[in-house]
Amino acid sequence: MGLTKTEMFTDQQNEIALFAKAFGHPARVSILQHLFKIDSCVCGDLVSEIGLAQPTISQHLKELKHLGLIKGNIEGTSVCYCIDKENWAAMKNVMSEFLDQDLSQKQECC
Amino acid sequence: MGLTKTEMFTDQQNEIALFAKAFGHPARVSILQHLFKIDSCVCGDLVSEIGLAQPTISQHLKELKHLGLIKGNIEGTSVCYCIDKENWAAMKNVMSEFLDQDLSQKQECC
DNA sequence: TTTATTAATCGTAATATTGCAATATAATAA
DNA sequence: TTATTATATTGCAATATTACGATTAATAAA
Repeated sequence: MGLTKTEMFTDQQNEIALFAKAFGHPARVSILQHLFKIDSCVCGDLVSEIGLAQPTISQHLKELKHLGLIKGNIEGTSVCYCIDKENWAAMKNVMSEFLDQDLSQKQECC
Repeated sequence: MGLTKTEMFTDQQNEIALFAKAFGHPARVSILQHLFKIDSCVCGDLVSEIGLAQPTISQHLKELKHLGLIKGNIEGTSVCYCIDKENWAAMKNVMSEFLDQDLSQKQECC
C-alpha cells in the first residue's frame, strides 16, 4: 500500500517519525550539516556542494522548510536559507525523549 | 527514480540517514517504545498492542533487527525480542553528533 | 525592454515503502 | 503422527519518494 496508518499512533510517535523521515535521506542530512557549517547559504551553493540537480535540492529544501527546520529569506535573485535554531532545539527535545529511553535503568532480558 | 544516490555522500551521512529512516515510521517508533517499556516482548504482543497485521509487524521487526537495534531469541514457539542496548547507545552517539550541531555557538543569519 | 541569473514548480519515470492475505516454517502439545 | 501455536516469508496492490528535464517566475543587470 505505501500508506502509513498514522491514526493508530500517538501524536508523539507521529511527530518523531516525521522528523526522522526528514533525516532519512543523506542529501537532507548533508544540506543541514552544510547550513550549520557556514551558517548561511543560497540554493546554488548547495547544488554545487552536494552534486544533485537544482530541482532536487530545491525539493529537499522545501521539505525541510515545511517541517520548520530551516527558513529562507529572498535576497535579490537568490535565497538565503538557514537553520531555524528555535525549531531545531524543539525538534531535539522531541527526538531526545525517544532516543534517551535507555537511560531509565532496566535489565537486559536476552 | 526513488533511488538514493548514496555514493555521493559520506559514510557518516549515510549512516545517520539509515538510522533516521528506521525511526521514520510510527509503527517502528511504537515498537521500540514498547520494547523499552516492558524490556522484553514477543511479536504477538506487539500485534495486539499496535493493531497492524502480524506480517506487517514482522516486517518492521526484521528491519529493526537488520539495523542491529533489536535482537530476538527464540523461546519455544515464540520469539523474545528486545532492544540491543549496546547498539542503541552506539546509534545515539551517531545521531547526537548530528542533532547537537547547534551547540557550537554561531550567529543567526536571517 | 531585453537579457542574464537564480530558484521554484510541473510533469514524469524509476524505485522504495507499506500493508496484508495466503502460505510456509518451526516448535510444542496431544 | 497430527494438531496447535507463533512467527517468517512470499507475492502483490497501493502509495510514497527520489531525481531530473523542461518550464516558469522573479529579480537584477545591461
